[in-house]
Amino acid sequence: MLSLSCADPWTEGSVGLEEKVVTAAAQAEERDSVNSSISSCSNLDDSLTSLQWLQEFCILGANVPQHAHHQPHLFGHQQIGSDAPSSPLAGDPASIGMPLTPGKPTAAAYSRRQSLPGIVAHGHCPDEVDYKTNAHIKPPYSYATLICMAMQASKKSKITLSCIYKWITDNFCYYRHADPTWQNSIRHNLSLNKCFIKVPRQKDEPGKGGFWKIDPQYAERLLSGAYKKRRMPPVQINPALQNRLRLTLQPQSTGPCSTTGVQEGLCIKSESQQFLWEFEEATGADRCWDPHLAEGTMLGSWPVVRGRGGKKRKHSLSSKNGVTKVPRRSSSPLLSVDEQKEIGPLKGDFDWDALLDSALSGELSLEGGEPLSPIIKEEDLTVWGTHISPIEAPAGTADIHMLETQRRHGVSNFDEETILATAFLENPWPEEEQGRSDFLCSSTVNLDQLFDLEDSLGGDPSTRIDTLL
DNA sequence: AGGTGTTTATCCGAAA
DNA sequence: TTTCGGATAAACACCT
Repeated sequence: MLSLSCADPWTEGSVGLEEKVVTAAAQAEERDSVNSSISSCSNLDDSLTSLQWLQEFCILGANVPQHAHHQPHLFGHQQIGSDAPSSPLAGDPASIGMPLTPGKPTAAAYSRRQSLPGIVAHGHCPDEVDYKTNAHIKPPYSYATLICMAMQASKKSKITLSCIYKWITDNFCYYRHADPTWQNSIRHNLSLNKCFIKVPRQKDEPGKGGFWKIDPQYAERLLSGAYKKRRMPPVQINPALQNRLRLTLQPQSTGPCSTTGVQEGLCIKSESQQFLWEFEEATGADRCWDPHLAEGTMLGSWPVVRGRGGKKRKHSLSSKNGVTKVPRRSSSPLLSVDEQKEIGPLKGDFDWDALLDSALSGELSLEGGEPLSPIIKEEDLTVWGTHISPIEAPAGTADIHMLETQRRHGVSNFDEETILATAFLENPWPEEEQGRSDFLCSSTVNLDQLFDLEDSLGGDPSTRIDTLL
């Protein structure tokens, strides 16, 4: 989220924007060097520029740069070998006093709203979860999303299956400990999902298997709108906030990108964002994931075996029969020498430049430089039954910005997973924000309803211009 | 042998 | 209630 891209709203509280920008600027130098080094690693044809949208979209996420500062290894600073494929558990808290057989992945368990006991009470959300070190919680991303994330992180036109494995295991501790059957699911997804196409390995190219990339034609299909949407769950917005929203979302100009500085900033990246959202729609990413669901697994226990999955045709290797299966480490052993080389860029880097530019250009504030946060600070917000306290408002403003962006581009159904992925990609491991991200748990709002609300409050529908299609 | 890729089958939850 | 999509499981073939 641009409005928060240069500072951490949780930790900085009322720190002025200028100060935040300075912080971001201080990181720019390091960032630039990182980007250049990573770019130099990418020799392959970059014809799959369609992946660029994913990178660009990433800047949309929430609170970031500070985390990038503290976790520079992720998505950009991590170098080949530095992630210790030979010692994948090094520094991995999950490896200490943790069972190595966490059970089978149960992503769906986290993406099913109905199985979220106690989540609201605790108010945790994925933004609080350090997926890189927390082996307890399965990332709430669909396999397709994970694959795309890996592809995006690689910044290459094509990547190998092992690279996808590597990226996932490097960035999601859960998969380092989980039953390796998730890899089967990855392969299954690649083969089955039409969005992914296989690029055969050249005769002179060593290594196993081929490469994978996103089907370019898929993008065309997206642009034609030939994708399905799912209905989003209802949202409850505090009437007090409605009044605020009416003021906030009130169009100040007829042009989609000619309003406030904040809105301008949002428009800059709108196309790539829209593309990703549409991609998520078409890939069927789990847009119904409820951030609260993660909380159910944050209570300290491994995901409950759902008894899901196909009927066993053969003896199962799972622990259902009481036999624990030592998970295989899916790091370096999966990679050939050349693939190890490919892995480097998989750590990825993100468009901090654009991020910073947005900040420096004053897009992070409303007209007059007034931070948007006070607009909501005084009010309460209830989303999905979760109360959002005023102290959490700063992040809420970020989401309001995002919502506004969505509104401007005619995105009626907000893809929650995309939001989460966005937040993750930008702020993958917000360790320092533990306990302060409650708002994000409740920030996924049904845009249709939100905008309907706006309409009912007098908002100008003419601003709902789809600038992309 | 083990990784890769494809295919089939099934279950489950959410959306329609 | 039906449909759909994601996840899981497994069999099988191919390749290195």
